Amino acid sequence: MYVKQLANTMGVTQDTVRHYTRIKLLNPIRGERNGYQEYTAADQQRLKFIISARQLGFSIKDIQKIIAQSDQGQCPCPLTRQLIAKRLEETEQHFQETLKLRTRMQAAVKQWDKSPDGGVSADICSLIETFVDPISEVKNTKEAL
Amino acid sequence: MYVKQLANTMGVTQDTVRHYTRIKLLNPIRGERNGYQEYTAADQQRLKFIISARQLGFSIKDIQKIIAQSDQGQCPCPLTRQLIAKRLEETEQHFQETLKLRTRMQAAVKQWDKSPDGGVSADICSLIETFVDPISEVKNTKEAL
DNA sequence: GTTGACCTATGTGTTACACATAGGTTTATT
DNA sequence: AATAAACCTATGTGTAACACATAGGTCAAC
Repeated sequence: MYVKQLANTMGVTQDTVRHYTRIKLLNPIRGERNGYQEYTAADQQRLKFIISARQLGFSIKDIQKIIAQSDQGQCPCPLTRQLIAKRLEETEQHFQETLKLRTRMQAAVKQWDKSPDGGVSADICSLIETFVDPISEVKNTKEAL
Repeated sequence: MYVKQLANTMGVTQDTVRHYTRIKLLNPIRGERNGYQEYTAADQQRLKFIISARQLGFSIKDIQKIIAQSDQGQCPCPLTRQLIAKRLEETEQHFQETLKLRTRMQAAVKQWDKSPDGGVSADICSLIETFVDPISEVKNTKEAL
């Protein structure tokens, strides 16, 4: 099985398969005839696993560690539990930050809908320079009381 | 003003200042005496602008375009409005994806809390391999009806 | 002039691939 | 067999926004 077929079968790009191959997550065999990478059923199963793990938020390094343990005959489940706990925390953080950013951007758009374009003043862009974040405003106001 | 002072004053790292300098967003002068970058008040103002824009979700390339227009004597506000609309869309997308990921990860943790570690079977990691996403399950179930 | 503390510039690393390039393989055609 | 067209591959480089590591220069004190 060459890269294209594996990629198509598993619903990923050829670049993804090649990437995993480069970092040794997949271990195809070099065809002697033409130098092409030949993927086995084992590679396919492993790729399936990688895709599942990626969808659960594991990084590629996480996956490498998990596979390494499994390859050494150890049950990687405890490691998996530990890793996902960490990743979940990070995702929670990331989620909160994205939420804040979205709110801030929405506030800017709303604020700017009522503002005219700034002339050619000393500012670079008056919209951006005069924007005040309602959230941090509230916070500062509260703190000032 | 050298890099450290500017960075400290503006609350960013020296690496950030250097990065902006490398990509010509800041344009300090090489001190003849020692080859150090010397930042002016104009650099400081520009850095302030960059920080504000970054907090609003603009990419560095966006900022480069905005500044370029401003430097050419044009009001960049229309461009700014256009750019933030696009970025807001992206952020919305990103937000939804992060939300989904978080939900999926939480579901996994919950599911795994009730599952034992898999033995050393044919699987790589039974936890991951047996995880079923409640969301896509619901979807598939609905579609199957 | 020399030590030590502090500062700087610059090259490389990071994440998870996507893209571009160059060239080999296979099938069809002449 | 030669050649062309279509298709496939490997590999190097690019991406975003910096962080980190290295190597070495500067400054004040002794």
